[in-house]
Amino acid sequence: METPITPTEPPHTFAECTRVAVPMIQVLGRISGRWSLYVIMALMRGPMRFSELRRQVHGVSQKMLTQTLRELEEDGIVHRTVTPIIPPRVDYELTDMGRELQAPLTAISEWTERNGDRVARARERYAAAKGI
Amino acid sequence: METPITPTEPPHTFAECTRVAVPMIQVLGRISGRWSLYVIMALMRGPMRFSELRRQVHGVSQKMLTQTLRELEEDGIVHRTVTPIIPPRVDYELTDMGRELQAPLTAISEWTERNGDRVARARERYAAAKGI
DNA sequence: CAGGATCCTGATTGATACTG
DNA sequence: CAGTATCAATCAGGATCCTG
Repeated sequence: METPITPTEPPHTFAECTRVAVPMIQVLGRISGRWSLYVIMALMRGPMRFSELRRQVHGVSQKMLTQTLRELEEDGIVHRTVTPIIPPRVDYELTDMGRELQAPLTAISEWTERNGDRVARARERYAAAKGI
Repeated sequence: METPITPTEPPHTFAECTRVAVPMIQVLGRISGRWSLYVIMALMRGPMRFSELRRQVHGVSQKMLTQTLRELEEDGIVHRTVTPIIPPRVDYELTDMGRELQAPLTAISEWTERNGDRVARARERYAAAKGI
């Protein structure tokens, strides 16, 4: 019998191909928080201070940036360095693990590049069909 | 000058590596909707009827399953076939584009497999440090 | 069987003000 | 500068009832 797919009770198979989908869900959840991916992408350019990060990631509120960074730090994707001077200085950088995200993110990016047009056309068709 | 990263105004670079991040965000947004990934994973096993899908994806409400399927259909990831009989029969299956998601999802899955433990340990450390 | 329409609630997010 | 704290608004998700 096939393992049912559930978000609450861990192990289940991922097609006929891979396993580990629950942590995967959690990872995706983190990655795709409203701002996480943007922060990660910004940090892939190199280490950055809070204020610089805030300038890079347009539209993020200081509250959400802080929160996002805390979550990424909690997961060991981002490293936070506090220099206790006045005024305070805090630097952020990706950890090794964080940098390793580049491969999977690139894979998604490639899928997007290959299929972006098709998605757009699918949406148009859908909208048109709905209009009829 | 570097292109700033923004969720509302499209083009910006993805590290020194790839481009196209805005559709990527949208894709991730879709993929990581609470249920989307589970539905996709279920459908990677093969075509399925609504009721079967609902059994496979534990805990999903009928409303959310419907909504998720509509979104995936709108993006051209899932194909919907209605057989107008009584009682109605509706089949769902991945499109080619949907099946191609396997590669990127596998990449994330692999990252998770390599780093799941590290994430767990990072969280423990973070919790411990916060406790002090 | 498949899904539309409502109502309702808790979680997310944003704006604002304050601080070491 | 880099936050924390608070309040208000928005929204996604679930429960329930209904129908071709």
